Amino acid sequence: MTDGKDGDNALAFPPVYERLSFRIHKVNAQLARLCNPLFRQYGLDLISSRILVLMLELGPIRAGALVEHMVLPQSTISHQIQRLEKLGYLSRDRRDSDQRVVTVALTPTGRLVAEACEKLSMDVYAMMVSEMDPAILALITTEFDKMLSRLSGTDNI
Amino acid sequence: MTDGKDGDNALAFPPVYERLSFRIHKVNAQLARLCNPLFRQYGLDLISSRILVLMLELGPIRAGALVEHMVLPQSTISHQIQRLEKLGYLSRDRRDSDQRVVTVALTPTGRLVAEACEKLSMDVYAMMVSEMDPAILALITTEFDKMLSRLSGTDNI
DNA sequence: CGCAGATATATCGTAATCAATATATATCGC
DNA sequence: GCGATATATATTGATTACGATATATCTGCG
Repeated sequence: MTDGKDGDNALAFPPVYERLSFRIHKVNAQLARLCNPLFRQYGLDLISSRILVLMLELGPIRAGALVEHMVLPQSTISHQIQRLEKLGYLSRDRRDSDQRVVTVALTPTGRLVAEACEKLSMDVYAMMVSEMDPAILALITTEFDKMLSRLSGTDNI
Repeated sequence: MTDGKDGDNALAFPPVYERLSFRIHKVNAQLARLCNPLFRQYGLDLISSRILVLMLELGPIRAGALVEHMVLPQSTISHQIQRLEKLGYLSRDRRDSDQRVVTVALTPTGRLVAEACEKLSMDVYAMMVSEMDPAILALITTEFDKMLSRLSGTDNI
């Protein structure tokens, strides 16, 4: 108890560096370390590239929907949209039926960039999940959905 | 079919929002959304609290070792250390045997804060992995180690 | 209709992040 | 021992993230 070494461990959970939450952080951070240099040629990073690729697959989308998909603060998404617009990768439109709502859509250039990012990210993803049993990958993916809903279900602890 | 490069398995991987890498991002972001408000009372967030808790469990540690553990840029860790020192949570010492090396250690206050953060994070962790079969949790944890080493093994693609 | 509250996004101020570079110290080759 | 290179951390400048708040629009209720 006096030192942080192995000692008596009355804790129900393993130390941080062994917890899944910490490993999630590490894998995510390593993904950013690998991907950010790849995307920088387009003025992007891992996060902004994901927004583009998401739009490539989901089509025109409300700004608020992007907030939900990305699980990032609304102000952060608003800034991301501004930057991507400034880069010429997407366009903003106020919805006629509700002037509060902003819908963003890829520009032709944005689509090209998104496709390039998609390819790059798939290379990294392939490296990540290569050698992994597809059944296990599916299992993990399912479990992550459950984790996310458990964490999101109650907005407090 | 439209391009010969990928041939018939052009969509060998699912769309971003279904990929494990994206779900990792979402769970991590949701963890930050939940934890940041909890740690703010100590002037911390999810990342800085993890550094403290890590030090609680690993004891005094080199700055460079923190970089490896956290998988964050060296300059980011350097700044984190500065901030945590300014908050009075840790102290810096140049190692006698090698004056380049900085070793950081928790102060008594830092230890208390780290213990408080440990408790808070465990509550969130419990919510995250509750209802998950321990065997599955162990399996996923193992797979994450493998993923990390695959992503770290080669420094480029 | 008109106003209170709700909703969607934008902006603001502060602080953190990142990549690049600088500084300081150590180690190796000769 | 001495210069060249390597290693460990700090600093710098620009960008980005975050939380709080503001703005604009809509909805419901009297």
